[in-house]
Amino acid sequence: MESAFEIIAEPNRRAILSLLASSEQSVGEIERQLRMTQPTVSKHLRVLREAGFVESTVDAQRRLYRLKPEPLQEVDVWLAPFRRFWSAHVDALERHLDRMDQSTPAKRKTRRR
Amino acid sequence: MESAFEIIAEPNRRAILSLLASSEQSVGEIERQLRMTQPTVSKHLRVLREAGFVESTVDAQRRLYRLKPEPLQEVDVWLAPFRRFWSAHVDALERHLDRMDQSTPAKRKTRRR
DNA sequence: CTTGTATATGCCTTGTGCGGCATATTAGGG
DNA sequence: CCCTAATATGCCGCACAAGGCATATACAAG
Repeated sequence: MESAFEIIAEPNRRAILSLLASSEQSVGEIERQLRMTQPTVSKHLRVLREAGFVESTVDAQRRLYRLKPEPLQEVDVWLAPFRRFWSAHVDALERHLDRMDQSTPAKRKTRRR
Repeated sequence: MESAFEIIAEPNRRAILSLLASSEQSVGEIERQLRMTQPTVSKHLRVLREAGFVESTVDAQRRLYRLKPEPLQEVDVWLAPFRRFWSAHVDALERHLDRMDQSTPAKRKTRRR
């Protein structure tokens, strides 16, 4: 499980990352907001930390986790060559995203019919 | 294996997508360039097709595969919120990418041409 | 030192993705 | 028709990630 792509393949990990995108969080806060068990959160955070997606600092008994950008940038870099390609097919995406509309785990999109 | 993220977690599939980014290819061409066995290529193409990453047209006994943009755009959309975040940490990426230097998905680093 | 809170880790089970290999299918040519 | 090229599919075994649950560690406070 070394590559950044494998790391973000896991939905719960993506949810954690999205959470941290707004601000740093403790394990317990993540646990509550995403309704995962504590060991599960800790394990995912370990994976994320070892892959360089997050770092933590100690605050008494808590650990505060925050994002580190590099691995996600790496994904972004890989994605770059494809962008020029899909400039042609613009409109198709919105239909596509509408159609699935289950996109991000912890995020409810306002779905208009 | 429904999400776009799981699909691109597989290195061989990323390699195939990168190949197709330049131009459409037949199964045999992919097989040769990426040095994978034919069933492996076909299976990955099946996964990619069912997930909407590629489409194929028939050319005699060949199938020509080409990219479809939507699923990758979906990844791009998920990535968007993080971009504003990493504008702060610019320089760190290059050091990071240097350090791993396994960039291109092809298995062999020996560049035969 | 004991207790309580926050987090990490270890073990076990289950599910599933991936490759290898053999074989089926489809299409064209002689 | 039969043969061959190109691609797809089925079956099998293996590796491994993910969650559940129990427990260990860390730190604070009384």
